Amino acid sequence: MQTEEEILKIKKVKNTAVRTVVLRHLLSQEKAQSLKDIENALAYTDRSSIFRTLKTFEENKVIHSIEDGSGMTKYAVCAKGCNCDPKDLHYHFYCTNCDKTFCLFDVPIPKIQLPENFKQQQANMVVKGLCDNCNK
Amino acid sequence: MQTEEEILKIKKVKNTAVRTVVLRHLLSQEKAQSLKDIENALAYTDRSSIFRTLKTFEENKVIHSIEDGSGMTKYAVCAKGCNCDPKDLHYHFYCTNCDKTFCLFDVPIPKIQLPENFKQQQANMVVKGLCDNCNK
DNA sequence: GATTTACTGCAACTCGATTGCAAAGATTAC
DNA sequence: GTAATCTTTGCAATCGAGTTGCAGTAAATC
Ligand SMILES: [Mn+2]
Ligand SMILES: [Mn+2]
Ligand SMILES: [Zn+2]
Ligand SMILES: [Zn+2]
Repeated sequence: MQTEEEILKIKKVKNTAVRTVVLRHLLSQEKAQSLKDIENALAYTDRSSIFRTLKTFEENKVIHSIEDGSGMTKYAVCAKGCNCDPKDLHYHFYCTNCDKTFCLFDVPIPKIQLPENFKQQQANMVVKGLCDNCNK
Repeated sequence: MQTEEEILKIKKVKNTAVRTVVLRHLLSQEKAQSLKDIENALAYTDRSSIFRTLKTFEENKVIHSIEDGSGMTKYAVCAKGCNCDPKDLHYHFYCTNCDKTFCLFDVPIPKIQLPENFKQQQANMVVKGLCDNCNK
């Protein structure tokens, strides 16, 4: 596992106090985090600073965002070497019981045969159901 | 193509003036519609009535909703025989240029191999890029 | 050290979604 | 048919995630 400093250096994002603590929080979580999640976890960091940090991270491929339909965009740290282009994309799983959203890094997304002349740039693939912990 | 009345009868949803006009509008569009889209198209129908109509339609599988990441949930009429279970799902395509969202009824979603003990109930699969009209 | 640029915190604001409530309409019970 | 009951509708108010303006602070550059 890389440190926050290493990741930011590789992605050419200047290291600041807020950025370090936001990235550290994201790295420490097994599930994708919403702005609200991060705000709650970092009691003394302002929401808009976290918001702008997330935008910066996303623009620089430090993290990727997930629209899981919960009403809040979730964020997760990109895998090492990820460029967020179609070949790097992966499914996400949203548990309808416990509200956790996971990156399914191990399940590849197949190449999707689009209609004539459509061009894929990105994708947001969310499977919804029960996670292992809730499916009992 | 079935009429609004036929669809509502099949799906056991009582026919009302608002429901007929909302469903008619959805049927007339090639792209998925947001609440705002519908509100704009139906100048004399109240937003909250449309909103509740969409909820009723979705509960009764008259329509399905799409979270395309545009910030507004989109709605499209279900295909004949659709039960909105995993086998009936299809990809959606969101054009990042013209903001249109399409149902890709003809492209099947493969069965996704989830981690041990995860259970799929639903899915929201959005491919983003340029539609045929914008990819020139 | 002065100047310029980037980051942060606070408050205000936007806008899609949602709800409470009372009036209007439809259905059912007498 | 009329009264009682349930459903739908319209309006206004509210919620909450996301976003922005601005001024103060910190960092980088000259
Ligand atoms: Mn992910
Ligand atoms: Mn669809
Ligand atoms: Zn769960
Ligand atoms: Zn387009």
